[in-house]
Amino acid sequence: MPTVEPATRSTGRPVTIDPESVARVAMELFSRDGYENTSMEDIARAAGIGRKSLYRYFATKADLVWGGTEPAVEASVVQLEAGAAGRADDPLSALRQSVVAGAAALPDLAVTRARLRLIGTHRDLLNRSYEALGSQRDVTLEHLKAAGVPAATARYACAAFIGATFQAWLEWAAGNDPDPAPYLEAATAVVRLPQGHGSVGKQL
Amino acid sequence: MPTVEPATRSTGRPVTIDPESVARVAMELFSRDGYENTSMEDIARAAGIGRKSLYRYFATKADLVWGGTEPAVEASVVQLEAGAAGRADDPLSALRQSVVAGAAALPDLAVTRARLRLIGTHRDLLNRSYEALGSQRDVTLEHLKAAGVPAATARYACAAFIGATFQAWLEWAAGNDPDPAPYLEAATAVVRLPQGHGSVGKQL
DNA sequence: CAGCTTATGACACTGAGTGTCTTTATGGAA
DNA sequence: TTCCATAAAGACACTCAGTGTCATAAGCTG
Repeated sequence: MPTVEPATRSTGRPVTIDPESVARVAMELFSRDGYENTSMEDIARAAGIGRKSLYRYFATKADLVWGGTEPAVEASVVQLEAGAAGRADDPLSALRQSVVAGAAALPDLAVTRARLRLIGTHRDLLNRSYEALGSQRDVTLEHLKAAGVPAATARYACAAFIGATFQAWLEWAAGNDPDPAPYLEAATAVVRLPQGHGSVGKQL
Repeated sequence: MPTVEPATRSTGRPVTIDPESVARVAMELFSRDGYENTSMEDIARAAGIGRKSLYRYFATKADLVWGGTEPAVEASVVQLEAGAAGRADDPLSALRQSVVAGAAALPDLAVTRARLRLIGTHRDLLNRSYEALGSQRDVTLEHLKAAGVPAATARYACAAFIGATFQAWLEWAAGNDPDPAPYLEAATAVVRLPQGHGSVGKQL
């Protein structure tokens, strides 16, 4: 099985393609010529690789855009784990803070904005949101369940939280405000845990 | 422009294709052979029409599945308008009730369940949710704004509401409980309007 | 019947995504 | 150093979704 363990691998032909730079090339073409006017063939040629090789690193065209959002998820996970030990107000506050802090930890907000603007203006990319937000959904749900929120409530709150957060990101990207924090805070404020929320019991 | 005003149209070749029955045929094929194993060509052939004609009524393969969810949206809109004149607790309660009542007004829950099960188990169909829930999003947002909820809050609450509701529908469909109401009620309960909610002013 | 209008479909094309097989490049064993 | 196992890279061919163009069928109105 390829594409696993980039660490302990000393045999076989070495990797020559850098996915990051390929994605960067693709984003440039998308910006210059438009998303739909740029074919996978165009991208492969511009990146100096074969079309099939391109598909080996990016299973779909949308992944060239959405792939760059992984750091945001990872950043929020880091923030979540860091804050998990510390004060645990209530599960949603922790999530809210981790999303905001994760956004602040992103290396280049300009790139993030460009990416989200592209997403926000293309049917295909918007539609990928359900799938693309999967890992964010996973960690969010995990956190809520770990905090003792009943499973069903956790799933609904998770879905609501992800939906509102994505909306916030899109709105921030569409405008020109430098800081996404106010958007994320306002958006996540619409989610609540009804009745027995909090880290009280482990009612499944 | 075709496909408008199905009413006052007395000239030209009459319609012979019934989109409803075509969609029904498609759903049967999807159930029997699987969504990805059924091509648009297969559907056209089974429906006794040309492939291009099929595309005239269903722009995408996913529309053959998602198209059937329109009645649910329309039903909830009817409920919303009916209740709008009556008691207006708060904007979210009205939405909650309209969704539940809309579900109860659906003619055939078994078909709805089959459809949602198909959606819930296919990447492609799940991804279409963003686009497919657009009209539901529109009416929801409209209601909130009409109720005087600040626009930004309304958009976030709307996104959260739609996300939670969709999750509820998927979970109901995956199980065997006859009534979706409890799912919808529990899901929509996680959304709230922070601070100055309610039909007090018309702050834009 | 003539002509207008609209539904249907035949044909051809682009491009996404996939499977198979070949080639290339490296580290390690003989 | 030579050969071999291993894995990256790409060439090739294919399926199918979705689109555009154009021809034809079938009603209605005059």
